[in-house]
Amino acid sequence: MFSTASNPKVAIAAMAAMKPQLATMDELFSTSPRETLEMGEGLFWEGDRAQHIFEITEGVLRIFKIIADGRRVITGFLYAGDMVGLSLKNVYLYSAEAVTPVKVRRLTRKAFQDAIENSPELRPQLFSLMCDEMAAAQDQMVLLSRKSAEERLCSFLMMLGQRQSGQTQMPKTIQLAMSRQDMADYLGLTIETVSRTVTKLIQRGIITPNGRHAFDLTKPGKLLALCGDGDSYEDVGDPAVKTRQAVWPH
Amino acid sequence: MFSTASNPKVAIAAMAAMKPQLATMDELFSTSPRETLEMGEGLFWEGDRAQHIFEITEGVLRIFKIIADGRRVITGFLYAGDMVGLSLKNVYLYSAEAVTPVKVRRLTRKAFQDAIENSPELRPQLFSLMCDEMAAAQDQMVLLSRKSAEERLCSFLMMLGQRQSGQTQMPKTIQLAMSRQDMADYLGLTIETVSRTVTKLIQRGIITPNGRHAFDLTKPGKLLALCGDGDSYEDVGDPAVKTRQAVWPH
DNA sequence: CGCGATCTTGATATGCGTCAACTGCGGTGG
DNA sequence: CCACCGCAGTTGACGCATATCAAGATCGCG
Repeated sequence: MFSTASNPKVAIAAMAAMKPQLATMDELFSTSPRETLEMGEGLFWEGDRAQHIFEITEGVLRIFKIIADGRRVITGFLYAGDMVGLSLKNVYLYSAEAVTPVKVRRLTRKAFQDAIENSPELRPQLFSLMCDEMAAAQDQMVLLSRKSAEERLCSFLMMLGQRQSGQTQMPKTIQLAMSRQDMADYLGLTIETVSRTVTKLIQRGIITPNGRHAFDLTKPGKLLALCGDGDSYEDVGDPAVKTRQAVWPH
Repeated sequence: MFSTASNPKVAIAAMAAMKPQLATMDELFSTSPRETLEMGEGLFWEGDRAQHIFEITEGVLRIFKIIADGRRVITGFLYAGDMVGLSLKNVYLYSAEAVTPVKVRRLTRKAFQDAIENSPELRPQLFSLMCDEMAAAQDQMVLLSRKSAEERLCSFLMMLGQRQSGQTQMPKTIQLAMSRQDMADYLGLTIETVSRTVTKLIQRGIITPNGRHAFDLTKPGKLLALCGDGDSYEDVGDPAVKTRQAVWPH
């Protein structure tokens, strides 16, 4: 249902019809000035009046909640092309901070709403983004619910790898934009457990450190097998791994 | 942004304009026959070709994924008025089964898509539902990431209570439609831990069993305090805490 | 009344959290 | 240019919450 945002047919159809309407989310934000955030700077806070929608054009953002005793739960990382601030509440339901230097463009909620309502091209794209976000949230629930520390970390590295390679094969180097503490808060672990688990993967030769914030993938097949995403025939796992790649091109 | 699904103004405006278009999701499905599912029966499975969208008119559905070693993660429970099957993938990303006897109505994806595209009344309602689902998913991530067994169970009971009372005050009895195993798979615990934690709450007089699948709320205030959702008067942080309460009408 | 399914309770194991010390790197100032 | 400082990350020792394994207990149903 609904064409996906990445489907080029959407844009082509719009051009053919010579519509003056906006055809991509990026165009929608194109009239807004870019704003920059320094590393660690906040974009908005949970509970703030939600007046704007933001499009990230560069960098990495973390969105998180703080609970009772002050602990932080990072519910997601957002990258160039993602939007943040979508909600129908009058306040933001989470906080957003720059992990790296970030560039964003903003639109008022009203302007955004009007554009969406008036553009049959944009609506499916928004729907698509929301569905992807929902699917990611469910995968994260599986991770937090049942995966071991090792499975969590491997899943996370795979996710980063896939993002960096743009859906093609795994890159040979994975860049980590975030700190160990960020990883811990995203994976539902402590910083110590993340550190120990990384060390174990290195000792097993599955990844090799490449500076403090990057790893080389020395055994990508093993990494995938350790994700705990099933279809594994237990210890063996290599042919099964291929199957999954075919079935879930994600 | 966008009126919420529960905002009566939407329907009133539509009537005033005498539009022939569908004004509520329920009307959208009203031409489809009701289908019934027995307790435990499946509606669709993860990986099935996703051909339909379903509206639940009665009963409770669980949606879940099965991972590697056969363990099950329930990512949500759905109730009358909810829709299930929304996605832009060609296959369902999770399975759906009846927890209680369930009645549903179905629409093909195409019919649903067309209706949404043609109805300015329906679109904000769909958007609203998706936003609520996203907010619930994030709350669940917080629960799974950082809450103790007791906090998880109390949060779950509060959620059930709020649903049953229709956003008003807590009801004095909470009905559990699901088994302990379902609760465990939803809360990221084992059935034994759920059972023990329930027993502890009973012994502390916070809840009182009322049959095997219902509890009376003897100390609703205590239950709320044990959710771990902050706003606790704990030891420190009082000014900050008050601020947060004001900001989160939740 | 008895059988199976669901739930509870108990004993033990373990993975991860906690607390604490240490390491190494990068920046800063003398 | 080097010495120092501070922070991010690592490593180690230990404890605890929850999982696991194993009996019972209770409920519903034939």
